[in-house]
Amino acid sequence: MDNNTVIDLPSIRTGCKTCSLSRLCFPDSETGQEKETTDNPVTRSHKFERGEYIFRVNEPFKTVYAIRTGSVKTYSSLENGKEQVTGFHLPGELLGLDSISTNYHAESAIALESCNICEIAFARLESLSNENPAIQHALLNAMSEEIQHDHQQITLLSRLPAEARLASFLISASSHFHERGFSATDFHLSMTRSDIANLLGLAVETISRLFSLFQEKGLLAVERRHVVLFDIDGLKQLTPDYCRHSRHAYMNQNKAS
Amino acid sequence: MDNNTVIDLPSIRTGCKTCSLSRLCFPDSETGQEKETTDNPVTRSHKFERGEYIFRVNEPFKTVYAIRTGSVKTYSSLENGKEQVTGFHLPGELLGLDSISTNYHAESAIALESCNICEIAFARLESLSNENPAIQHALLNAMSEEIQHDHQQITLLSRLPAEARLASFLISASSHFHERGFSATDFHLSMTRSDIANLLGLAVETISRLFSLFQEKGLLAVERRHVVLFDIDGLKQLTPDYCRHSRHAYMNQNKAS
DNA sequence: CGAAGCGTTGAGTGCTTTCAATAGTTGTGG
DNA sequence: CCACAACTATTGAAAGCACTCAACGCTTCG
Repeated sequence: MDNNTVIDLPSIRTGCKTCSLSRLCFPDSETGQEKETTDNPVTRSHKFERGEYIFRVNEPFKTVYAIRTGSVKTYSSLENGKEQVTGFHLPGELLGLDSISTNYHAESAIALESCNICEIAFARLESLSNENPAIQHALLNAMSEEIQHDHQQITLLSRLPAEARLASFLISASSHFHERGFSATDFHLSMTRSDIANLLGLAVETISRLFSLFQEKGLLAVERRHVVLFDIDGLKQLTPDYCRHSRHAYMNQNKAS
Repeated sequence: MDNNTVIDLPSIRTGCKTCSLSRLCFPDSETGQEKETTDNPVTRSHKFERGEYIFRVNEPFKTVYAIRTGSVKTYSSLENGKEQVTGFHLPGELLGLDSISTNYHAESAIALESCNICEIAFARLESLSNENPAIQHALLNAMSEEIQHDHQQITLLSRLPAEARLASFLISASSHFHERGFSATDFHLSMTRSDIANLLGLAVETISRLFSLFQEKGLLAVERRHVVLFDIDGLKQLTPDYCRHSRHAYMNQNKAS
């Protein structure tokens, strides 16, 4: 609708810089950040406001989405009407790849704030992947990262006590923001306590209590969605057996064999 | 080493039938089950005994493995020396795809019993995928399924009480065996109670207690690794808000667009 | 201004864990 | 072939962590 109107260029550059499919929009660049082709024959950018759905569960899967700016929550719906949050997503991430095998979306994606999101027809992406080994590898790479991330989430849910889960979540958020050029110690959470609790497999009240506890310990200051980390090492010490906090630690190793 | 010696043809046929990459070995077949090419220029079959590693964490990732017969446990190692089981794998499944993004194995895979396992060089698989859209789609499909399965595992760990977790595990095992031509109600678990507990995020003792409880309820009979299900519907009623029990419910929808 | 949603804090309950003891099973070496 | 060790599995008792229930302020928005 109202795409290609006012665009926040610096933010977009950050989003495209970390985008798994930057080769699509910047085919000449090795790192995908030199040119500023805001409109592209392959991808179309679209704006979503807070609360708008990018896609819903059970809709036909035809399009892959890449976040350019903003943040997104993905979740699957359970039979009893409740939902299970599977992740929060930041600029550069791809949405919808889990639905390839069924042709229908396995989860819903909803904007947590104003977002610019690129849309790529999956059929087009598949044929482009066939023509271009680098794009194929980038696609496999993105899915591989998602699997690794999910395995870390499984470990978190299976092994860590509540304290370690929230600490791990905050460290992860911190490094994700840092990777995108924002402050690693002072940031705004775009999701509710309820969403965090859902992702971490805890009750809302537990999240509240832990935030208060962390504040008492002097690890951080928090006021509603605004978080300031004072002692990241202290937080890390709360996650003794959970090593890899950054899911993008090995990104962009696209050597084609 | 001792591959291509004595091969259990019926079992192999089952494994290849459900293999995500059956097109590699049976390129002419739509369903991948007519010919019996036991040795193939693309894949090499290899035998692993119980306790042997197919690969270990941090080893260079160069090969994708397809289970032809037997069962495999995958797990990641934590800093404190403990391990997190991420899954049990049966014939037809692919191992190692989560390691594409780092070029090093993110987890270890160990044979739970005697296994015949096919090895495909990933570089070769990538170039074959580029030449053949159907193979590329099969590869994306397999990874998509893995992500969906992981999301179900996350839901299980995040939301379900112990009773529902074990019930869900048994139902899943049952349908997996059934899909491969074995009994859905009478089967042998190749993993220890400890492995099950680890996968489900519970203590070993809890698994034992639940097996005893299920027996008292008349839902099943269990003697060490041998399980006989009497009341699958009864088990399903223990998992009220956890719908999809089969990860292969939508397999083989390989329409290329 | 009132309603709805979000967030915090307290008290009590309960599910699962940990600790502990026992028995069955497997594998190995004398 | 038996004995011993290591692993696997079961069951009981007690403790603890996180949940549910409940009440209350704060913010947002119509």
